[in-house]
Amino acid sequence: MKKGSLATIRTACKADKQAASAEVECQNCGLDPICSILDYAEERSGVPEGVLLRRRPVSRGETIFRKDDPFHSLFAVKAGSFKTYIPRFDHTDQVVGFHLVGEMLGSEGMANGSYPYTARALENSSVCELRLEKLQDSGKPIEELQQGIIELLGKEVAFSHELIASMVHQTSEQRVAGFLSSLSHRLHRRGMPSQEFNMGMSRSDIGNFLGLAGETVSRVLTKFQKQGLIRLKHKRVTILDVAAVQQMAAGLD
Amino acid sequence: MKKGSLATIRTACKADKQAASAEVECQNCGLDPICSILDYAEERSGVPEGVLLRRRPVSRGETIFRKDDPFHSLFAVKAGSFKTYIPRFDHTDQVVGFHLVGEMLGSEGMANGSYPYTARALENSSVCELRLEKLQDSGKPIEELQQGIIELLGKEVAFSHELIASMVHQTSEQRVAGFLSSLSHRLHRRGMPSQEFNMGMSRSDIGNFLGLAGETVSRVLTKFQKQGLIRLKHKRVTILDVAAVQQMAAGLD
DNA sequence: GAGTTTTTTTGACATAACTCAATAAAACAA
DNA sequence: TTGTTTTATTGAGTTATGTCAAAAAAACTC
Repeated sequence: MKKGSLATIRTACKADKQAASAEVECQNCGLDPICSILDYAEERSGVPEGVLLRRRPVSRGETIFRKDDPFHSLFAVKAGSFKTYIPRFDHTDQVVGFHLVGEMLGSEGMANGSYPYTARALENSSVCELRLEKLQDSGKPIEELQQGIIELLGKEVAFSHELIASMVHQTSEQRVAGFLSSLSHRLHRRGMPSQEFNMGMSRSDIGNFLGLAGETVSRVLTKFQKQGLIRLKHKRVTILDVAAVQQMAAGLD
Repeated sequence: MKKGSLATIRTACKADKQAASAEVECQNCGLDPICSILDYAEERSGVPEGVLLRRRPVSRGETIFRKDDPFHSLFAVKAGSFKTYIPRFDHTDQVVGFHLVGEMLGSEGMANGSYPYTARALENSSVCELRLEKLQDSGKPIEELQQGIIELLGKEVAFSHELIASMVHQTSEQRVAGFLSSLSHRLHRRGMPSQEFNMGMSRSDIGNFLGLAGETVSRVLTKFQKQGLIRLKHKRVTILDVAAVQQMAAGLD
């Protein structure tokens, strides 16, 4: 895989003192397929280095885009984590997802031309920003890039369907077990520690996302701990019995 | 908008005696943006007419593709309706969606290379099939088509997120009201009657989709009828108070 | 580090929705 | 049509999860 002018950016920022946790390696990042294409595209499009792809830290509580902002960039979480949510008229936000290290953010904005939700850092984090509007301005053939985006979106759709499918029918225990499994699996995929990790989000964020009361999430986690499935220390979780948690998520318990 | 060699196909089959209900007009069909591109592409790619796009009737109960079949085509529902579901090991299918007249089917298969669910006709229906593999074989530049697909997928993602957002927190009444609203809205968008229409799916299909027991769906529908919001006759619904149903779906009741 | 604010845990109680079951109505087949 | 099968309705009783509230623990702030 050819690496072009972005190589410097892609390896910079190794140790950002503000970032709460370790960074994901580029080769483990969900945006890497697109980055690689961009490396190539940038090299020959004459766009100045760093315009298409930019690294930057994001402090806890900061937003990188808000619902209805015009679409301009794709983001990848390099360190830390984000929640995405839809603010509602009655001030009860609806959490629609969590984005961990190595995961993309903002792809849904491409279709409508504006972001369909707000993205807020759950802890001190850092992101890569891909300014796609600039790329399109450059007028270069972007077929390969489009194919990459199609695949990303397709995966997103498949994931959403699975989420709906499972969510709607599962008990609170299955949902929480599934949530833990999902976090663990996603961290593992990005080469991060996946048995013991930090849950940056609050109990009520989790509950909001899973369609449960925060109190219920708390109760279920406590129960899991009593059953010896997990160990809890504040926001830090250790999954003691991975198989059991997965089984429970699948409804096989 | 230029119309090419497919024009004959696109206007054929006006009256299919097997189809249960009226056909959607091409200009109201969700696939039309892509069809238009194909009209153009087919004309100059030398692919024989009818290879990329094919009309055909589908009888009630028939499937047009099954979970894990290799992806080959996008479909559009021209008449009738379909349900999509994921068969599960314990034979309890999970309904993931309903596809009405004018709506696309199968786009999620593009990313992984195989369909992530089974699609089955709820009534005697007809579909347009777009054989995308053929198009890719033809080796022609497909940038425009890709852009169209990106937009379709993006909309799908946005829709899924909304669905998750709403579904997880709503009461049974809100969900059923939302379901009715959604059917009505989608039919309207395709230029079909949207105040009185047929619900091809069973109560338990609806329940399965909404995460409710079929009995609950039945009870809620009965209640809505008693409140004068709708009139029910078997599978045929008349929405008497559109505003009230929408309000209830939004949780404003 | 002390004080303030936010988050989490835990308990008691209320209730929406599920399950099981029986009847009624439609749909289908001969 | 008649009989058979599937689907829908309705009732009774159970339970999982929500709500409200209070105490405990963490997380910030100065």
